[in-house]
Amino acid sequence: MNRPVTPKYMVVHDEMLKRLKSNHYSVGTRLPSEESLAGTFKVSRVTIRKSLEMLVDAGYLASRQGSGYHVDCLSPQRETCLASFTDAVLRKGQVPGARLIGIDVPHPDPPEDVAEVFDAPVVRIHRLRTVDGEPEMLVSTWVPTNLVAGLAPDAFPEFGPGQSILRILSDRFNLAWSRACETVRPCAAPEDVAERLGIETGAPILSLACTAYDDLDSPVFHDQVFRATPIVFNLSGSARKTDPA
Amino acid sequence: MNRPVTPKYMVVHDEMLKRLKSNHYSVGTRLPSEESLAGTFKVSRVTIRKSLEMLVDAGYLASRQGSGYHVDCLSPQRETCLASFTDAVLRKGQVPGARLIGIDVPHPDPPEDVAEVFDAPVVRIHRLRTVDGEPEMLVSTWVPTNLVAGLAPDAFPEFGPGQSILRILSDRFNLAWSRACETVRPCAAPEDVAERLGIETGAPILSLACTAYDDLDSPVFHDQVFRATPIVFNLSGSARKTDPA
DNA sequence: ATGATGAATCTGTATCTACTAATCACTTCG
DNA sequence: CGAAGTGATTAGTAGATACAGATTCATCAT
Repeated sequence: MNRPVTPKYMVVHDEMLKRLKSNHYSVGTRLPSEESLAGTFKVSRVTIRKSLEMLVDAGYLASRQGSGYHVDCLSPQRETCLASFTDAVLRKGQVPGARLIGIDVPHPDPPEDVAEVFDAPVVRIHRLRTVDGEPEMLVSTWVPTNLVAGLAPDAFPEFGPGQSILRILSDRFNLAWSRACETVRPCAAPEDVAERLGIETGAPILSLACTAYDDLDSPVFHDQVFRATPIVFNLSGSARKTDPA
Repeated sequence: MNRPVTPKYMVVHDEMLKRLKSNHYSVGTRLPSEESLAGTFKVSRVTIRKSLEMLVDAGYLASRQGSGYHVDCLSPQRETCLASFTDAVLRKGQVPGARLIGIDVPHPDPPEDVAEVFDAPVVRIHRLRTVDGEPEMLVSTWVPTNLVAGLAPDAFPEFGPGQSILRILSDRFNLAWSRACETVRPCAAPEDVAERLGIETGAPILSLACTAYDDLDSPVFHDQVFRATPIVFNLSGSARKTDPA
């Protein structure tokens, strides 16, 4: 009868994240102290710490001994396939778009590298992502057919926050991943890709392939992306001198 | 008089990491339980947990409730500029090399994007990294001259583990970074680069630029890399369904 | 005004404790 | 022999507590 109980630290984490995103605390300001938050959430300081540490790790907060927690960044930047393109564009103050090129349910003949990953029949969602209306990248998302029963074009709005494929897979189809492997390789733009991106055929572009797996190491989805524009990563590492692994 | 005291959890973390790397525990095996480790290290279970959680986050260990901690991977893969190329190649069972092309102390005329980053005069270390003797990538490392006093070519062995630039900067010059920003862009191989990499001029390749900063946000070093081969990332994320940020 | 002092505040580290929930190995019974 | 059940082991969550170390700020003396 009991649903899986959400741990308290997760409840606090989610609530704090919601507050951050809704500007309850704005960038640069100081958060209430751990003690104080412990009081308002009616949990121990240990629990509050765990929640805040998660937000620090994720890049939202920064903490300094003696000073407190400060809001660092509302949307920490991690421009991998698994970070939402939609969110990344929105936080630059630009308008993301997603033109649906086609959905194949199931796709009759997936390319070899996709077929290698999935045993089962797969669906392909083919979209052109835009920034301020300009084409930015061409994305093919492959998902096992049985994981996205009832998939239809109307699941893919061309505008608004709902266009994020990650959000769609997560909210609509309950898909969760725990591990992923992403490959970035250089390539010359094939004619059809170049045309869609509005660049010259043969121009150097990036080709990204990303496969995400669930807890049991079953592939959940595979993304294939062509883009001409650079990818930016922000890395934070322990400032320790040892272990350059 | 007191040196900064290393916290216990860090001592345990380092010791466990050393044991992992030296094959004291081998891949796939189970670690002693938290309780047991707490006993051997003479610390509380909470402290042990903190250390092990760090190793889990870093990708070395995996834990399952009721089952224990298992050794997952001896060198979690993160092929960014800030991960050691040397280590990455070594763990694939191949032989990394580093042919020193030149050192300019100081470099008379750094390109604009480098000059933008650093106020002070900079050194350039120009190297060709190889795998099993074959050229793999062309690297220019830029460091402020004052941070690497006494830099000489003999600091850069062409073979062996000491060739890692990260290790050299860290061990020899005590350089530490806490934050970095890396950009990956597609480009067509210029003639001189193509020649060194043994590919055709104009072939699509990857151009990486990476700047690392210290605690005070001062730039510590800047890497510029040309490579024709793909980059692979392994990403692990909370398998939660929410927050596709 | 300015600088030094010290108290208050706040995070960092560490321990002990208690209970829950998943897993595993062993025993028992059909 | 095999399956079900049971108890021991182990990580996960959560709390109370204590003290150390960094920061901030008000206060006081110069």
